[in-house]
Formats: sequence, structure tokens, C-alpha cells
Amino acid sequence: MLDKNYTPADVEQRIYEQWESSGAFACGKSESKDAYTIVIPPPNVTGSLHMGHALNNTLQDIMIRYNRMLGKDTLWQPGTDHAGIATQMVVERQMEAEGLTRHDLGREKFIERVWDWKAESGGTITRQLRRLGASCDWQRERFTMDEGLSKAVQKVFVELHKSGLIYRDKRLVNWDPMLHTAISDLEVENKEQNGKMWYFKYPVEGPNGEPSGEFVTVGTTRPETMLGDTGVAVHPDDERYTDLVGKNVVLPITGRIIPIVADEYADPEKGSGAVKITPAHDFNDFEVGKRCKLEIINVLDHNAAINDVAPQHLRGLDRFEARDAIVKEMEGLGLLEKIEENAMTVPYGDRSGVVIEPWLLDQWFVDAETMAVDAIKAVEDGRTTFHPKSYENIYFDWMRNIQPWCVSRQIWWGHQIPAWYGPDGHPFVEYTEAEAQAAADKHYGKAVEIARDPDVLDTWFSSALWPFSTLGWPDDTPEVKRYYPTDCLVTGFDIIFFWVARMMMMGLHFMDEVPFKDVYIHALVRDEKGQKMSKSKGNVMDPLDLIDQFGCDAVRFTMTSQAVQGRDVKLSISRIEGYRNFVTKIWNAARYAEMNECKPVADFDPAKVNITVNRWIISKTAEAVGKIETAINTYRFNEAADAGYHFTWGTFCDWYLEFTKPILNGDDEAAKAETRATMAWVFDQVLLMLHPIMPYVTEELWTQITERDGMLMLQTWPNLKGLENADADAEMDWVVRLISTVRTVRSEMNVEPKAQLTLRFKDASAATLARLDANRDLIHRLARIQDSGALQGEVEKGSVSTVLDEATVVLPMSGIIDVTAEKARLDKEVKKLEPEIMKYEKKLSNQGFLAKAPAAVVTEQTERLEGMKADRAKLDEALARLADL
RNA sequence: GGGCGCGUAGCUCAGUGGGAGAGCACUCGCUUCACACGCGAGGGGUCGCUGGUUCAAUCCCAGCCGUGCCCA
Repeated sequence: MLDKNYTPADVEQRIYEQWESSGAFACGKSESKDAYTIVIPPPNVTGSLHMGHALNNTLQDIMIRYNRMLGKDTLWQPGTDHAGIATQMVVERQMEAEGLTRHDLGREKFIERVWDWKAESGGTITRQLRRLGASCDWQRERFTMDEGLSKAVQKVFVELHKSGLIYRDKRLVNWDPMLHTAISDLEVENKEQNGKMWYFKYPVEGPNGEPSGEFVTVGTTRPETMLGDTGVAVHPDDERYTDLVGKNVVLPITGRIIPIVADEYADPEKGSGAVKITPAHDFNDFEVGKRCKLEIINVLDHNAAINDVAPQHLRGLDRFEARDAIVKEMEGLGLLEKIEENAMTVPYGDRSGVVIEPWLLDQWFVDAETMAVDAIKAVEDGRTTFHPKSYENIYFDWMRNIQPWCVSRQIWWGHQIPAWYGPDGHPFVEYTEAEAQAAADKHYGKAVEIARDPDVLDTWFSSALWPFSTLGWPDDTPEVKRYYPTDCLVTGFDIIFFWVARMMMMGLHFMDEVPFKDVYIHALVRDEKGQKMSKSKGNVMDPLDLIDQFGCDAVRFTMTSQAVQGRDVKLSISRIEGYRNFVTKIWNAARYAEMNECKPVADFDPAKVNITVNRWIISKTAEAVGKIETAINTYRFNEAADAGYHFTWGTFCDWYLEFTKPILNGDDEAAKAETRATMAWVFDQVLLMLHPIMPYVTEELWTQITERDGMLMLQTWPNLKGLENADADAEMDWVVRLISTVRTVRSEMNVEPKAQLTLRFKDASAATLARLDANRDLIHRLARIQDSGALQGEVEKGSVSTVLDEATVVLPMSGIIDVTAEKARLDKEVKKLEPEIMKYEKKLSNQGFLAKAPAAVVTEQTERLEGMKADRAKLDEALARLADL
């Protein structure tokens, strides 16, 4: 006997353990030729599950469970990435409490400590994914720092270097002065904020090296960088400055003599039209400096404090202290022209939260521009398709303007770069130190000492290999053959550049094939007001809390029903509550089936049932399954949820279960048996079709209903093609409309709920009367009718009338009818109809419409008008009868 | 500044070149033997504004207004 209520907390953990321990998640068990593979976008090992993960992994699990039920050899490859900077920060913070820094331990011991941390705390998110019901193949769980994946990283680095796609270069990079490492463009967050624009007057040098008395005014938002100025640029067409180009200015404070150059970067419209150029500390200035052959002078140290190049009194000052000091000094010199408020964008490190400094360094770069060529082409020719397609533009745009990817990081936790340097700094990139030594010795023609590059690679470098490194590459494994390329990558749009783009580049280069055929981009999860969830706003919802509160299935269903392509998910509690109620509804439907002894019958054939209601619900079941299939195949998850919800609640529970009551309480044993078997079968189909979205309650009911051969998650997806039945649909549709219309009349006429009425059909066709005969019991029960049939003679006085197709439905109510109310009710019906009739009359008298619209449309609209006119005539008749009273 | 999206019922959102929909909320009625996390019925929208294309526009096009995001 099923419990009165479904208690998710009692069920979910137990079922998950059964699934996992039975090996049901493992790939390689199906004999199908087809494989279906998703690699999880590896969550950060320091992370914990947030709503974005919940959405992302629910959708992946739906795809995986659905394809597994289709019989494919399904692999959902799980794992985490090592999150170099984030993880190092976590461990360093821990050590801080003990008064230690990583330098106290040294590199080796520190890394040991990170592994200890990982062993202890690194499993959080994978445990949480289990609570979400994720059917990942956990035995294959990988970590980007695993031996195998590290081998892949090493090979990729060495090979890309040998082919010139990785190179060492001195370039401006984004320097994080708190974390003391370079980071990539993508790890920089540009924030709009109000700052200031300071205008400095730079004295122009006269013919003899003395100040000429003339000044050039330059604006700057970062006064401290003036110490590194090596030029002043003006626009070549800016006539105000034509005479000055070629002359020099004397840089205040430092006394450095720097040239005035012409470069189109200077915008005559902005400020004074002249700009100071600091090639070592600004990306644009760096380019100007290159074009105009300006000196590059670095004035900051790795803490972004002023270095020893600067005059004595400024050395060692933090950049912001230096800013104040310089402004004050310029003011003292009478060289501060003015200060303006200025809206500007400031770059922040996404991990450290401090302002990033462009800094000139030797770093390792990937030639992304070259690698992007194939990656762009693969999407252009459809080898990889984005869903929704509009995201392809974002991808193209980024890929076509891609910058060299800085992959070296000055931290310890990560894949150490396989590069060794000779005495003069020449790099040797090899798999092992011995090989590097040999290469160096050969290069220098003698035995030399080499030292390994202390830097590690960007975490995203290793996650870019994820779709094949997790399958065992570079080893030639059966898994690589079977599961690559993967079928779909499911991710948020904010991650297109981090994962999609880089996985595409690496996959195409090393595997000669795209890493995934489809990319499904889902939206962000926001709060119910549409605001981004953030800790500072205090509007974060914890998916685990929600699961505790409402059950996992309700949370998953909510996510799914909201996962509309191209639209953000706005999550509200009331919505989750609503779907929790849906779970309860399913549970209660199962109880009803159980109470009525509806158990699955082994040899039940849905094509061979006789009773119309049963044929009808089977037809509707086939329709619902079809809708869900189409929806999932086209990544319209909300439509899948919608179809499941409406079929289960709106059709199966609201109508079919009610229809079965007179049968199951009746005496016709054959009808009872068929109905019991049908209901059990349909309910099984409900469990099957909803399982990908709500795995727990469906699995629990599957095993509770009866003895089964195996778990629901390993059953075959229903194939119900050909079970649709238009005749049964039409008949039951009529029954539903009849019952609804009677109920409406009862409600609007305030008929006692318990009162049993008589039902008469005026002008009904033989077909209608046959339908009435065939479905009399259930019509009587659901509409509370005691007697029904064709109208004999005149309509009884005091009857209520309504129109259903060709017939008038008459409900005699002598003694209980309220004439005024009935007249009002009929008037309302007529009033609803009239503007519609006018609309169609106008349309159908339009010659243009008759001439140009397709014939089928004209016919259809004509019929519709005729129908409405007939309805009105019947209503008029009813009103006339009422007038006699 | 460039790009993308959105504006449909009180709220959150589906949808379609030819009859405006759902969930929640709201109103009324119901201890109907699966379910009050329920059942039945109902009210509510000039589909942002202005033009254009079309026999026909909420849907396609242009402009505008409002709003959100990404990039610089």
C-alpha cells in the first residue's frame, strides 16, 4: 500500500544509492551501435552547487536519461577542474589562520597540502550533483590534475610549441597585483564607475632644450602612470598641434625629454586632443608606442607600487598613494589644469577583486588567432550547431577578434609548464627534463645548467582538452573511439568563450574533429524580480535548501519548465510549490490506481482495447510522448515539461481517472478488466515519459506499483507510434465539452451541487445521440445527470439551454430556475458572439480576401461563421422561450 | 559607441501571418469514496507606441519609447 503522502527526503537518497551502486550510470553496457555522450562542463573543485549548476545539470541529466532510455550507449562524463587560482587562494587562506604563507612551506610541500585539501573538501560539488539526481558515470570521474589529464596537457603544450602555436613573448598582460600572477582577458571584469580625469600641463621644450613657455595639456585617469610616459600623441589632422609634432615636452617630476608624435589614436574630440603615452602600462599606448617607436618604461613593481625607475621620493608608494602624491606635486608646480568627473571602465581581477594593471612581462601565449580559423569554420559549415542559433554570432564575433591567449600563471597549483631555460634564458620545451637537457646541451654545444619554468598553465588550458582528455587521450583508448566527438555541450552563455571556443580549438587541432555536435546554451538563473543572484544582494537561493524543502523533482521540474531558449530563468518559490503539488498529484493518481487494483498486465496490448475511453487515453498518451520527444530533440525543455504536465494533470487525472470511476464501480467485469489494465499501462507510460525530468518520484512509484524486472531508469522509452486514434479523440472531446458546458450552466445558475438534473438534446444528430448512449454513465456521473436523451416534443418551460455543435442542450429545471439569471446568462453568451460574427461577416464580404486567401482558409472561416450564426439562433430561440414564462 | 535580447492577463512567462494561452494570484461554489499540495466554475489583455508590407499583422519590416545583457 502506498503511503498517503510522498516524502522526497525518505526516498531520494535511497534511490540514488540504488542507481549508483547497481552500475546503472555506467557507460558501455548497451549493445547499441549508437553512443550518446555529454561531458560535464567541469565545475570548479572549490565550488558548491548554485542555481546555475542546478539548471545546467538538470538539463544534461534530462538529455542523458532520455537517450539512455532510447537504448543508446550513454556516457555522461563527470569531473571537476583544479581551479588554479581559486584553489590556491582557498588553501592559502586556510594557512593564513596558522600564520603561514605558501613560501614558508615551499612549492612541493604546498602542493601536497593542496592535494590534502582536495581529498578532504574537493568532493563537495560532486556530492551535491548526486543530490540533484545527476546520472553521471561516476566511476569515470576525472580531475584536470589527474595523471592522465596532466599527460594530455603536457603533450598539447609541447606539440603546440613545436608547431609554433605556443610561443613565449614579452607583451603587456593583465597583472593581478594581489595574486601576483598574469591572468587572461577573460578573467578580467570590466566595471563601469565614476572616476576623475586629471588634466596636466606638460611644458614644451624650446629650441635650446629650455622650456619654451608653451604647454600641451593631456588628460589622464591614472596620474601615477605619467612617470612612465614616453611620448605625447596628437591626431595627425589636428591643426591645433601640427606645429608641435616633432618637438618634445619635458616630462614634469622626472625631467625626461619625450617626443610629441602624430598618431590616429589621439581623439581630437576628447579632452584637449592630446594624450600622454605610457607604453608599459596601457594596452592602447603600447600599440601607439610600437607604431611611433617610443621607449617602454616600466614604473611599477609586482605589487603595483612605484619602482626604482621613479624619482627617489615616490619609490615604494602604492599606485593609489602615488596617484595622490603626483597630483599634489603637479598642483604645486602649477601644472594641474583642472579635474573633471569622468565615467570610466576599470578592470578588476575576477578572483582577487583588485584593479588589474597592464604590465610588461615574458609570458607564454597560444596563437589563438590561428587556431580559431578551423573552429570558426566548423560552426560555419554546421559540424557544430548552437542552440539557440543566435549564439553563433557571439561565438563568431569573439573568435574573429580573438587576442593571443596568455596561458602562463605565476602560481604553484596547476600544470607546471614543461619548459626549461638555458643560461641566457633560451627556452627548451620538452616532455622531460632529460630531453630538455639534451636539447640545451646541443643548442649551446656544451653541457649547461637549465632551470625549469616555475609557472603553471591556466586552468582553462586543461579544461579545453576535457572532451578528449577525460576519455583517455593521448592514449589510444576504446573510449576515445567510441565517445568522441561528444554529442552535446550544455552550458551558460557566459561560458562560451571559456569552454566552447577553447574546446573547439583544441579538439579540432588534436582530434581533427569537433568536440561536440551541438552546443546548447541556456540562460542565467535570476531571482523572481529578474535580478542576478548575488551574495551581496542577499537574493541567492540555495538549490539544496530548495530540494530539502520541496523535493528534487519539484526543483528539477521548475528549472525545466522555465528553460526557454534565449530567456533568463526567473525563479520563484510559488512556481516550485506548484510543481511540488504536481509531484503530489502524480502520487495520488498512483494511489487511486492502486485502490482500484489497476496493476500492469504483462501481455497488455494497447492496440487491442475496445472501450472508447481507453482507446482515447492511449491515443492521448501517444500524443504526449510524441510531444516530449520532439521537445527534447529540439532542446525545447519547457515544452517537454509543459506537455508532461498537461497530459498528466489535465488529461489523465482530470478526465480519464474520473471517466473510469463509473466503469470501475460498475458490473461489467470485462470492461473493468480492460480499464484496469489500460490505466496501469498509461500510468507506466506517465512514469516513463516524466522520468528524465523527475527521476525520483517516477522511480519510486515504478518499484512500488508492482514487481519489476529492473529499475525505471533502465527501461526503454515508449514507442507509441500508430496508437493515435482520431475517432476516439473526437468522441471523448465531445463528451468533455458536454460535461463542461453542463457544469458551467450549473455553476452560473447556482444549481445545488448535489442536485441531479435531466438532460435533453434538441435537434441532435443520430451520431450525437449515439455518443450520448455510448457514454451515458460517465456523463451522468461527471455532470450529475439522472436522465438523458433526445428531446421529445416541446422544450419544457423553465428549461436552461446551451449550444453544443449542431444540438441545443436543454436542462429542464422546473421550479428551480431563476428567469432573470437565465436571461442574463443567455444575453452574455449572445454578446460574446456578436462582435465575432461581425468580424467574420466583414472579412467574408471582403473581395480581396475571397480572391487572394487560400481556399481552405476561406472555407474554414465560412464554416466558423455559419457555426457562430447557428449558435446565436439557438440562443435567440432559448431567449424567446424564456419570454413565455 | 558596437552587438544581442526583451516589452502579451495583477505577477512570472509560453505562443502563432487567418479563432489570444499557461502557472501563480484573484472571485464564487464544493468535507464528490486518489488528492484541500485538492475539485468545479468564473473574471481579467487596444499582445509597448507610430508607420509600412499583406486580402489579413500580436506575429513580418522600419522608426520610436522603455528595459536587460554582452563587448569596447
